[in-house]
Formats: sequence, structure tokens, C-alpha cells
Amino acid sequence: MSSRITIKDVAKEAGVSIATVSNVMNGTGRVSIRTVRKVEDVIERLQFYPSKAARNLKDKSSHLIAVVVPYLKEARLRDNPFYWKLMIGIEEGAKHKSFQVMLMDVNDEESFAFVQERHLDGLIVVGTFQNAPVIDRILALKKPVVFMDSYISDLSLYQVYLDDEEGGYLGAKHLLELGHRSIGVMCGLLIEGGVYHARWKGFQKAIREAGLSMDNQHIFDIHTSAEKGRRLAHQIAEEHPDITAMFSFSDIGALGLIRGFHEKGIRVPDDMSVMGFDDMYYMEYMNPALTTIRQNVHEKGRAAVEMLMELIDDSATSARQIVLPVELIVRESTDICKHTAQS
Amino acid sequence: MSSRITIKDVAKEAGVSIATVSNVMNGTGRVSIRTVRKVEDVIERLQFYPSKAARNLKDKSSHLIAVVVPYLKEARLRDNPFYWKLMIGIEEGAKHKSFQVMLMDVNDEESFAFVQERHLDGLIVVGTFQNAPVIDRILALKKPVVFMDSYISDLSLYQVYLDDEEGGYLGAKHLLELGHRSIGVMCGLLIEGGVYHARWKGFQKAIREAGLSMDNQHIFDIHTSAEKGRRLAHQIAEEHPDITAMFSFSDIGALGLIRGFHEKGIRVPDDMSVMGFDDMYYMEYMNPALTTIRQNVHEKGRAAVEMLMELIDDSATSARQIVLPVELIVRESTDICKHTAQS
DNA sequence: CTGAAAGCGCTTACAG
DNA sequence: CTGAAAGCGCTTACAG
Repeated sequence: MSSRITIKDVAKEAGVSIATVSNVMNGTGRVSIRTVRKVEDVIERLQFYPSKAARNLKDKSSHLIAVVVPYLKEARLRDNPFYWKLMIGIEEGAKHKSFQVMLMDVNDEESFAFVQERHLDGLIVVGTFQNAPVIDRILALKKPVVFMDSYISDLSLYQVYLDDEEGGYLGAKHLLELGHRSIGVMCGLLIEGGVYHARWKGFQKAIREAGLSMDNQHIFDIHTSAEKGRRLAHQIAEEHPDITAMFSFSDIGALGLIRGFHEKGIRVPDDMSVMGFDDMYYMEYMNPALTTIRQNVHEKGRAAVEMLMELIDDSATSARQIVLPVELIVRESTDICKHTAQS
Repeated sequence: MSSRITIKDVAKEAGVSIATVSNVMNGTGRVSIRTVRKVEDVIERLQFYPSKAARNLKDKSSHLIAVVVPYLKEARLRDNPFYWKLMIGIEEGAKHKSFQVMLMDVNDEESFAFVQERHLDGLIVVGTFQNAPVIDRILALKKPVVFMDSYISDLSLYQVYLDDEEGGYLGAKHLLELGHRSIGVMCGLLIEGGVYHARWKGFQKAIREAGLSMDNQHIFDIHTSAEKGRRLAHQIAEEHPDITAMFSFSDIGALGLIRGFHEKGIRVPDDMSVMGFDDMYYMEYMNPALTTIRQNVHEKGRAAVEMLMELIDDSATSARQIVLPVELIVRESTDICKHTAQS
């Protein structure tokens, strides 16, 4: 490969000093219009691209941010298309501000060197947990950081949320309006201040508003995955004949539930209503098409990256938490409760 | 933020020159064991991380590669979980070689500046097409590059493929063995030398081996998406009563087909067998669970990144094309043909 | 308006 | 075995 074109080549070719070339590129200093033209011509002709490495050395800013996904190896993350949409949203927003994005996997605690080495300007941390040791490591970096899809109750941290409580509320209300009185909830791990917990609170609120008791509802606080959903459906088929509707706090879980019920000869929605959360792509193509709570993941990525940009610019907004709206999407997997009410 | 620790700080603290510190870090030159210990202690104590920006300036190598996804904005890519798995596989492989990975979206033709500016060491280009103008732009960069999931017939380029022909063959053979004689193929755009074309060739091979004519098979060379599949199912329900099985060259398409047939009251697999290609996660949770051809996307990412590493090291392998195996996964969406043979 | 020079934080011959 | 110095490709005061 031919050796790179540098600022020196441009200066020589244009018959000016490198300082002038630099000034032209950055629009700094006083340069005559004629010189500007001449230099720009040469830059264009020589296809000169200034080295960011050299620039970073002065500026300290790398114009690079990282999306950090702790524990990337876990199949849970790997199989979740959610993250891809997120990456794309983040990439778009970053590009807009002429930042570029790296994907980092930091399952081992020592792998934070890159943040310092690369002079990263900021971090978006996705999907970690309250009290995860990795959080302290990240904060110790003293870099601008936005947490998303995380379970952190510390309100001094910058975070992007969904209106999870509203989502839980809307879902429960929908089932209630269909006449269901005994609902099972596959709700993930209920950690105080976490997203699942918020959904759970919304659920409870709807139940109370309907004048019902939480005692008739069933909580299954297991991790949400398709396989777990499938097994849970089996369990419910055998042990909980009173349940007429299931609310899974993730579409993935709902998928597994429906499959599990099917295997047990329980028809959805005829014998059992199932409602999800997320509205992943495909969900409208399922049989039955899934009723769910829609969140806009792409938008979430955009919001996170915008927040991070403000932090980096030091033009931080007042709000440290951004809450994105959710929407109830009614399709086929939920239906009127046909069981006889048995007060 | 406190100003960075530099090599100077370490040198001063350890009472040696910066050259010695550098030598200790890189294991170069002759340094006494005592000095090494002392310097390492200080590095550890001061939490010193050498600046990659400075290092790059000398080395030229950035230890950075990019995954380039042209036309990222297209929903087709956005909704495809495939890419996320790929990214993770690539990230893992890169990390292993202490490279880091950036995600780049290059829908506009001018956005290649970053490759030069960042001194990127190599590129993995995903999902472009034969004759896409972007390919020439990429090659003009004169950087090591591996193409994946692309439709490029130029064999001088480094590419990672699936054994697509075998996949098409296995799928067709499976349907044939079940007694199907009139098969519809939803095969994506058939471009010479592309992956869909290879699958198509495999399909034909199986048909011929079975002593059948291609005239009885139906080709639908439309883009594979869930929605397209759904509409195609409607069309088939109305216009092609002879078809008893569908082979979609993507799971996404199969999903749409099954949904579409369902909407038309055609039962899968009782009235119609449907087979996919890819084996995305979830597929075993569908109703019916999807019969498909499995590819290991994660492995594909690993293979691509390994190939790229060899190119960068200049220790390039003999093979410019790597072919990964596929596997037939039989589940519920395909069944014995119940139609009367009407030769 | 323009240029010479210092400096960013490293690495790499080259002396000693 | 160790260090002084040049240089990587830029930017930024500072003179002129």
C-alpha cells in the first residue's frame, strides 16, 4: 500500500505551510480566500484524510463512543434481536454528531483498559443489573456514561427508560377488560427500581383500580426466556386451572408460553389469553398474532445517544432520566374470558 | 477529570527514562529484571494506560476493524437478528486477537473517510450485492477486506460463505422424501454467484436426482420478508392448488408463508408443508415448529474475523473462500404429502 | 494573512 | 542495561 498522504504533502503541493493547511481544514485563523481555495483543491486532488490519531493526541477527544454490553456471551443477549436494533439506533444518532461507535464486550472485569487507551469520549452501557460489580468499575472510569435497559435504582445516573409502569398497567387493564380475573404474570426477576419491577407496579395498580385483590393473581418471577416460558406453561396447565390469562413481561417469554400451552392442548386465545411485552418484529406473524406492549427500541437508542452527546458537550439537560412511551397493541392472542366467574 | 497519567509520569516515578518504560511495556530492548519489576509496579500503582492514539501515530496500525453494513437503514437489515449474532461472533474473534470492532453504516458513498482517518486495519463487509457501487469504493481503499453474506461472484475476493448449495439440496430432498412432487420456492432474488442462487442450484440438483422435472416446480423469485411471504401464501392459495410444499430460502419468509396460509384456512403441515432456511432462534417455538436448514451465524462471524486477521498479518491462507456447513433440522412444519399423485 | 516552532504521548534506532 | 533524541501527523499560540 502506498504510503499515506499527510498534511506535509498537501502543504508542499499547495506551496503553503502545514499550519495554513490545518487552518483551512478547521476553519480557524485568518486565511485569504485564494489560499483556502488552493488548499482545498489540493486536498481534494490528493484525497487527503487527516489522521485522527494525530488529532486525538492534541485534542484528547477521540470522537469515539462505545456500547458496552456486559456478559455478551450469555445466550440471553445473543438471541435477543433487541440489541441489534439498539445498536443501529445508536449508530445513527452518533453518526449525526460525527461520532463513531464501538461494540465492547466486558465480561471480564479487567477489560476496561480500552476505554482509557482509546480516549473514549463516552459509554452507553446496556443491560446490566443493580449492584453488578461492573457498574462501579464503569463509574470509576469517570467518563460520561448513559445506562440503558439496566436495573439501577441510583437516580443520579443518566438512564434511558421505557414507561414500564404504564406498560404493565396497560397490559393488565386490557386483560381485565376482557373479563379475566385470575392472571398469571411471568415477570422476570423483580429487583427494586428495575424495569420489571416498574411493570409489576403498573400491573398491581390496574388490579387495584379494578377493585380486585392481588391474592387471586399469580406471580412467577423467573427469568424470561422462551424455554422458561414453555416450561411455565406446562406447570400452569398442571397446577393452576384457575388462571385464564398470562402476562409475560417479554415477547420471548410469551412465545414460549404459547408454545407450551399448545403442547398441553390448551388453545390460545380460546382457553388462555397470552400477552407479551416489547413487540419485536415477527410478533404479528405468529399464530396467533401476539397482543403486546410496544416499545420503540430504535428510538430508545437514539435517545440514549443524544443524552450521551449532551453529557460529552457538557450541555447536559436537567433530566437525568428519559422515559419513552409505550403502546398497547391488540392482536389475536388475547380474548374474552370464557370461564364462568367463580367469585 | 484529572489529567491523564502518561509515560512521563511513570518514568519520573520509577526514576528511569521514558524509553525504558516503553521497553518494559513492549518487552523490547534489554532491561534488567529489577528495572522491569520496578516499572511494572509503578504502572500498576499509577493505573497507567498507554495512549493508543500516540502509538498509532508511529505504528500506523490502529488495531481497529470495522463491520461495514451498507444500507443499514433498510428495514430488511434492521429487523434481521442475524446481524446481531454476527456482530457478537466478530467481536469475540477480534478481541481474541486484541483487535476492536466498530460498526459502520455506509449508505452514502462519501462516508468512507473514516477508514482512512482512523487508520482502520481491515473491514468486514456484510450483506451487499453483486455490482453494488459500494464495492468498488471499498476495494479502492486498498485495505484488507472480507465479504460476508454478500452476492459477489468475483472469486479473487475474500469471502465467507455457507454451503448454500448443500442447504438447498437437503431441503428439497427432505420435501421429496415426504412425497411432495410440486414444490413452490420462495427464493429471493436469483443473482448469478449469489447465495440464493447456490441454494437454488442445490434445489434443482435434488429435483433432478429424484428423476423429476423442474417444470412442475414453481419459482417465486421475490425478496424474502415476512410480509412478502404472507402475500405469496395468499396468492398460492388462490392460484396454485397443485403446490403441496413451500421451500423458503429464509426463515423470515417461511414465517410469513405460514401466517398467510393460516389466514387462508390452509393448515400447515396438514395441507401444506413449509420449510425455512437459517434456523433463527424462536423457530422451534413456532406453531408449528419450523423445519429448516440450520446455519451457524456465530461461527460465520468467527470465520470472517479469523480470515481478516490473517489478511492483516499478511499470513493469508491459500483459500479465499471459506465454506461453512449446514444442517437439516426437521420439526413440525413439514409432513408427508397427502395429495393423490396425479402424474 | 502566513509560517516557524513547540508539543501531544508514544516508539525506535543509536550511543554510551 | 539505559537514556537522549528524532519523529509519527497533527494543532495551537505566537511572531511577523
